[in-house]
Amino acid sequence: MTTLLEGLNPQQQEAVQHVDGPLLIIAGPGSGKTRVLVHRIAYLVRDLGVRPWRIVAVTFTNKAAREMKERLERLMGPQAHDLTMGTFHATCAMLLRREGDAIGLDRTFTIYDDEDQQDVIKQVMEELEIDPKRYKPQAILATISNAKSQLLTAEEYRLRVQNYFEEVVSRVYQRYQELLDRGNGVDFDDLLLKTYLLFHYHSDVLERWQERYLHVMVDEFQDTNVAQYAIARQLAGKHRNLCVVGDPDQSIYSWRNADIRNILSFQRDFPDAKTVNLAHNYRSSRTILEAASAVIAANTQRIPQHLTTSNPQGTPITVTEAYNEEEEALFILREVMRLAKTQHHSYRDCAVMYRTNAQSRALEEACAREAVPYKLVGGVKFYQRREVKDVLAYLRVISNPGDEVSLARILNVPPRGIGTKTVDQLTFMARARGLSLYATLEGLEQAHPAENLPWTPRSNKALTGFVHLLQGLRQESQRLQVADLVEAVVEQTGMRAHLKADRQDGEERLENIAELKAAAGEFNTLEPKEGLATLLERAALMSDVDKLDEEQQGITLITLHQAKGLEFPVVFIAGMEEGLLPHIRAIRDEDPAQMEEERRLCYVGMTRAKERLYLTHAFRRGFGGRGEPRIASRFLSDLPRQLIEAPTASTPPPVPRRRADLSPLPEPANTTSQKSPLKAGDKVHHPRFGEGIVVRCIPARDDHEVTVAFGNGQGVKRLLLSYAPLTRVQG
DNA sequence: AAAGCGTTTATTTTT
DNA sequence: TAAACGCTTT
Repeated sequence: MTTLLEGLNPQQQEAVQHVDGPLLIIAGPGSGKTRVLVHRIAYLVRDLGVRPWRIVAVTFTNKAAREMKERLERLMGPQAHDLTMGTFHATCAMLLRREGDAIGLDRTFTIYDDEDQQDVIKQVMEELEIDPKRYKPQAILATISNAKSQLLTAEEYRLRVQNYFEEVVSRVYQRYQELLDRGNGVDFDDLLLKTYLLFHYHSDVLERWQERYLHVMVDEFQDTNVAQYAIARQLAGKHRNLCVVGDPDQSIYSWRNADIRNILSFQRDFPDAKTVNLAHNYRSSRTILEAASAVIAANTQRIPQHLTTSNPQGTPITVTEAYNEEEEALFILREVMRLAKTQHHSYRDCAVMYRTNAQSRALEEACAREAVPYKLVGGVKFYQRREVKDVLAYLRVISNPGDEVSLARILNVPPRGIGTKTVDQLTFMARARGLSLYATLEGLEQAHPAENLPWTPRSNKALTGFVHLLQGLRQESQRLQVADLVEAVVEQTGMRAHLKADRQDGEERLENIAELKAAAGEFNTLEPKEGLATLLERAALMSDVDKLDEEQQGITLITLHQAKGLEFPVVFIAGMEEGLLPHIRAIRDEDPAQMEEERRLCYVGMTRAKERLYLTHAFRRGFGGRGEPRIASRFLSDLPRQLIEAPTASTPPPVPRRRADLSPLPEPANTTSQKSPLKAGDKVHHPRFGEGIVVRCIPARDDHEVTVAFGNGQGVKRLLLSYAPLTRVQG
């Protein structure tokens, strides 16, 4: 039997072997943190005889949990399945399904996503006659979410109201929670808050779970919020074996109420905690690590960390300016193709990271044009697509008829003649009778035909038809496998027919539904009821990174946030510009804390790279209307000069290839000097703007700025000669 | 009731 | 820019 300590450095070994009492592991990027966690668990089980079901490990994504389990399975066999492993949200969902009735939560509870929450908030605001223009539903929701993340219930929040806005929030929070509770629904924050409350008010339940979990581990601790840390403390309350792993420099989720102070709190709450510092990097080249360290070093609110590596120096970092986002994308793809051809890299080695999802578009389009396969992480999330959500809403109502958000969503989907007026009447009727919407609907069947109904007989027929539909489906859900239930929903509700009739994108939507059905198929082995519940939970808690498939060929397009925890041989960070990274918001708010988080985000991105790192920015970026001139990111100026490859012009198309690395000093002269500069009066052609006349051409930096008056109402544009695809035409 | 139109308005990151 | 909203028309 191989020892589990083999191949670990002294600090890593220390972390693995410290199993008695609290432990704080500060783990720099690429320091083998996952390895330590995996070996620590295996050590507990294999060498110390701890039963796997007595260990809980909380990860940041489901993917991380899955991968860790797979690695553990290799080390300790099938008993790895008995470990409790998942995100805080998934773990809490599990706890609440099992123990929820102690706090009045039925096990069929529905998990509301962001969109559902917004719906409820809007509904509440309408009811309370709060002007959504004056108080943005989003802002209110964010405030409620923040309160919940700090374990403040509606009642507790009410007592702390400081100003009028909070007063408004308080009222909305109160009613919002009433609606959720009544419909047996929970939002993301409730998964945490309610778990905390469950343990807080039911010591018998807490004691059972405290007793069970001998060891509690929390990964990505720097990105946990107050509620999550509180739950971890509750679970570890008996045996006090709480191990948290984190890196303050990689804390990038404060906007999601993550509280970096948790690390300080931990040291306060567990003064006897041992601290292990993992500062040796096994991932990145020396160049990449030095560059990243230089960027993060500019943060003032941090404890200086010195990271080391024994990796080779590697290749210099490439910093490139492109004319606009299209050419930025093109440059990246040309580079990817070049690496694939000449540097034994495959597409799946490469990732392009960016600050905002909107940036993926130019990249996607370029991939399509250049025929480079790609894997897009995020964007419009699969489970959030309208048609998918519609089917899911049916499934939710089938599983939990109290789910009024979903019920309201599907009442008239596909259109069946139940309009807003009828819905309003129905809601009113339900409230008057003190019944749920579903119960009210069911009541219509027995209604005497002579009874005075507030709508037309036609509407009534539509409503009773709808109830019958739901009743039928609920019946069938008892015996159908989940995938077949999806099929039944799509068929019987008329969604299929409706989508088929849609010539615009009906086909694509049907494909999405087919994909949902395939996803449901995974749970066909379960009991119908169980399978349905599992599918719904998966749909609510599945993130996009979770689906990222390393094996699949293609480059990865991903936001910097989602890239946390991943690594790639080749990384491009696109949009290294003021206003994007750092984001405009951090600049505008003049909040140093926000700016430091932007810098950490940049650091996280850079440290994902193993061998090659490219930082690109555009001279202009099409953001609303025409492209605005852009300034290179301040983070670029923190890069040590000697780590950057001397800039060469990249002018696609045609692409003047970087000279081979034979000559150590690329000539300072760039392509521009080879082109004969244009002069005023020349007729030129631009692939997008068409024909134009050069107004002037002046040297700018080591380039030429050409001013061209284009025809066709395109106007006068200033272009950089080395980037703009201008061709001279005779005339 | 539903589709179509024009206007507005806000632009991050996501379990 | 494009999405989302609110208004009008059919």
